[in-house]
Amino acid sequence: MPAASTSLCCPPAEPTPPVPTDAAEANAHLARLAKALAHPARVAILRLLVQREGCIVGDVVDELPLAQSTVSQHLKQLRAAGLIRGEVDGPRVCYCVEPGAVSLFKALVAGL
Amino acid sequence: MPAASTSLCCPPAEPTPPVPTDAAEANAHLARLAKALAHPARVAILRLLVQREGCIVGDVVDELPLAQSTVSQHLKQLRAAGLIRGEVDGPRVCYCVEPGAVSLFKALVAGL
DNA sequence: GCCATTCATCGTATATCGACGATGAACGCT
DNA sequence: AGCGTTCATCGTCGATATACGATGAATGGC
Repeated sequence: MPAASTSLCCPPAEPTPPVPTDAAEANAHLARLAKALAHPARVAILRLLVQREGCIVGDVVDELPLAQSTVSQHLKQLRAAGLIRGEVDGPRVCYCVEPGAVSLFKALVAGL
Repeated sequence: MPAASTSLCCPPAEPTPPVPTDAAEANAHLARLAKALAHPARVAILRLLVQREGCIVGDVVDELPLAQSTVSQHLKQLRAAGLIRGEVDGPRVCYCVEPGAVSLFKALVAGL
């Protein structure tokens, strides 16, 4: 029987939202972050991780109408974009948002 | 000889940024807009159209290192997402940003 | 040690993306 | 009418995305 644990992890993270430099790189960076959120499931995952500021694991799988492997791939893409971070906690893996990357994304979008 | 015209068009547009309703639809909408900006070229195009608040046509082609047909496809995607609008002006087509869609995108991202 | 649980990865199939050249449609001009 | 310009669309190619089931690696509990 799976237990829905809301273990708190990923404590300090990085309070440093690095700013982009030249225009082309800013475009590329914005495009990369936008691509990571170019799928409803990934938007939902990010929102989940923001809400329960603690981290979740397979709770995400229960929340989405997708197979476990599919969710794992979406998590991988979000992690590759730097939007979330996952660290192993026993048999499970704890994911949480990377606040710096999210705020950088917000800043880039606001700067449009 | 092509002339770089900065004709002003797309005047009033819509001052109405409609707000999303339920969560799933908001996610889908955000994903759709993010997908439209999931490529550096499209980000660059949108920025171009924002800068020269007048509209541009093949000036975009000159600005990007892409073939004319490729740029046309990117414009099509941006238009399908509702981020820009194009209206025919004689032999050329005038594109401009859809301010409502852009601000909706900003609001959705800010609400993450 | 052995087994169940949890998650990632692999392999696969289908669909879409991104790029280009070539073609086609619409318009202005002479 | 005919021509050149401007832009969209078509057809094609390789690469990537999305989804799934099946398999594999790591861990905790018996």
